[in-house]
Amino acid sequence: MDKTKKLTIKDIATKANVSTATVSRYLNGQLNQMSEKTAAKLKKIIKETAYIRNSAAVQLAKQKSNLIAVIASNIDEYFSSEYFKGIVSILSAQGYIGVLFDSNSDKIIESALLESVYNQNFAGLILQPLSTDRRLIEKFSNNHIPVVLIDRDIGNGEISAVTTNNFQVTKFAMTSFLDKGFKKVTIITEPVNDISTRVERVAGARSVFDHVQLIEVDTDHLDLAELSDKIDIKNSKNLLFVLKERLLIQLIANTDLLNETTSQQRLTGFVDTNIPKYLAPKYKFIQQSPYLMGATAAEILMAQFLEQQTTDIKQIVIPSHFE
Amino acid sequence: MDKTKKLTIKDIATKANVSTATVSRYLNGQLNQMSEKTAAKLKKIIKETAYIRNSAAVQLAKQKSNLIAVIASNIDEYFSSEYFKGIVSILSAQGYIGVLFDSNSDKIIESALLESVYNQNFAGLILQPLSTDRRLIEKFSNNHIPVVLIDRDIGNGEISAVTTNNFQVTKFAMTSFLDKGFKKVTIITEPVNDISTRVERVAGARSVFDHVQLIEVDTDHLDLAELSDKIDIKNSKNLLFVLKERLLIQLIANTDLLNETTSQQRLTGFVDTNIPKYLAPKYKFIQQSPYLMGATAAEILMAQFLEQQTTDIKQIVIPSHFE
DNA sequence: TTGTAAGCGTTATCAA
DNA sequence: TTGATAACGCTTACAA
Repeated sequence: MDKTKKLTIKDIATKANVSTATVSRYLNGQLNQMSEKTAAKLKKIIKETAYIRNSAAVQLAKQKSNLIAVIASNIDEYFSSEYFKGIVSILSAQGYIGVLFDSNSDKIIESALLESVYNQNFAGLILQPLSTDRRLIEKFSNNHIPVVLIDRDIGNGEISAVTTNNFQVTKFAMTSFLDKGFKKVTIITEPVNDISTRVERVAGARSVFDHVQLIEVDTDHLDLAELSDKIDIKNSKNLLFVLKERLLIQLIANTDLLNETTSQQRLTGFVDTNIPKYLAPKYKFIQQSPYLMGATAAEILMAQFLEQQTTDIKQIVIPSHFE
Repeated sequence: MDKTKKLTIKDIATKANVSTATVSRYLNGQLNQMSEKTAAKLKKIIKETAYIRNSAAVQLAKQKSNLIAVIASNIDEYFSSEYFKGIVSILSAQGYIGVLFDSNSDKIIESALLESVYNQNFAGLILQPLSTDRRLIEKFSNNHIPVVLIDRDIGNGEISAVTTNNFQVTKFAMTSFLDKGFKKVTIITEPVNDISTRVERVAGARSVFDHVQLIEVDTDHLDLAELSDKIDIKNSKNLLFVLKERLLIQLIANTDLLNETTSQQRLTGFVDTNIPKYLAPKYKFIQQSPYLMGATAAEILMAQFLEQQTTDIKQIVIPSHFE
């Protein structure tokens, strides 16, 4: 039971009285290139001995790896695990395996990860970017390693990307509130910096409301008292628009907005789970489709493998819904 | 800029006018085995050419992979991403990379993943088990691939495992409620089956309360009305003990327990995030330490690599806290 | 301090 | 339908 020596293709060949070439052919499914008898014999022996190939040797000989790196900006977000699931669902069907890395919302870590991933000879990269610096990413493209961005874009359309319709869906949601009589919107978000999702959402709100207040906070060190001071909470025509689910939940839990006598919704935002719906069943939020975004990104990546060329850039938008 | 040919160690050797062995030594940090001059020259050339080694070839030559598989029972749980972070923090410091897989709460998927991971020649496995079937896992041990279980144990102490003190912490928490006058506890959980964490938590409650009611539900299809019917909600001496955070949040959001006139806490459970604390700041919950559990599991795995032997089994308990 | 060369386990070309 | 064998890119005795 406890074989101390690892079996190789040579051992199998010997046992079966064939050459290693034949075993290799069997392993690669070229069954039409051998007699049924040989195939049956190999099948039996391989099963009995529980032989498994050495994937490093396969990679070396075939000159290709089956590892795809996925770098999330922060895996604490439910959004990340969900799109990762989508990615894996596509990759594994094609024999590739997805490896998840976490930038932990830190550009320095992101750089280090990109560097390290690059050095590890991954076959491809799916990146939810933090930095807008394209230089590190170009290193991949220059070496014919396909890259697909997810969630956020960084500019010039030179890299394939799967994003959502941040501007439009925000505009749509904001318009519905404008129609209900709201006069002003207060956006609560982590620092916008130049992160495309946030920039577009703010722009979406500005395209509807003349009066937009922007409050940037740190989710992990949220000072609710300080925040309340900044918000014109008395004004029932002031909508609160929260760009991050975790922040939204904190606000739902800590304000009286839900229990107001006026039954009108005064709080909305982008959500990834159904927790906000548990807390406020009648409210409408902007719901994204991370799983689908992940699957789409993986499909684009797979396509780039087939087409040899890294030159076929695709920009796909997976719509979010206000409901 | 766009090298069409991949550089090899040979190219570097040629450029530097040394042998491939010397380049290899440089790459492996054996700087004391060469002149400073040679080292400097190589450093320069490698930097200029942006050479990277072929990791498949390294693995083949060194006869070891640097990939560790991590199989989570369900990556939707915040618990998983947190312990995965802990694992990665230890692994990457040692040059290993962690690969996350998701059983998606499905034993069939888990089997398939174990099989597939086994076939991919991973160097080690960290598993949050769903099934208690040890046969698939023994395949790894028999091939000298170290395995460490996390969160849940499956029995006979033959496999290293990092768990938490489910029984004790539950007993401690239940006792504090007993002392406050509660007479009965209703446990709400996903089906207990033979999942060790759940079994131990139920046992912990039974060790304190004579009257224990067990309600098994499906988080994704929770019928609140049906659930309410089963609970003796009128009885203010009936404690609700929820074993899963997502369930707990749903209950907090959908019952009036929080807003009762009696200011006594009647609801508690196991939590992984601080969301429940947002919702009920004065309540005490049982808080686990997934990050630490992950890091510990990874450390045990690393230790097993060094000790050659897979025989040194460790069982570590990372305590949870009621606070 | 450096070089030579024999592996590592597979694949794939060419010949039989 | 099969087999021999040269790659694949790197590591590591062993020699020098």
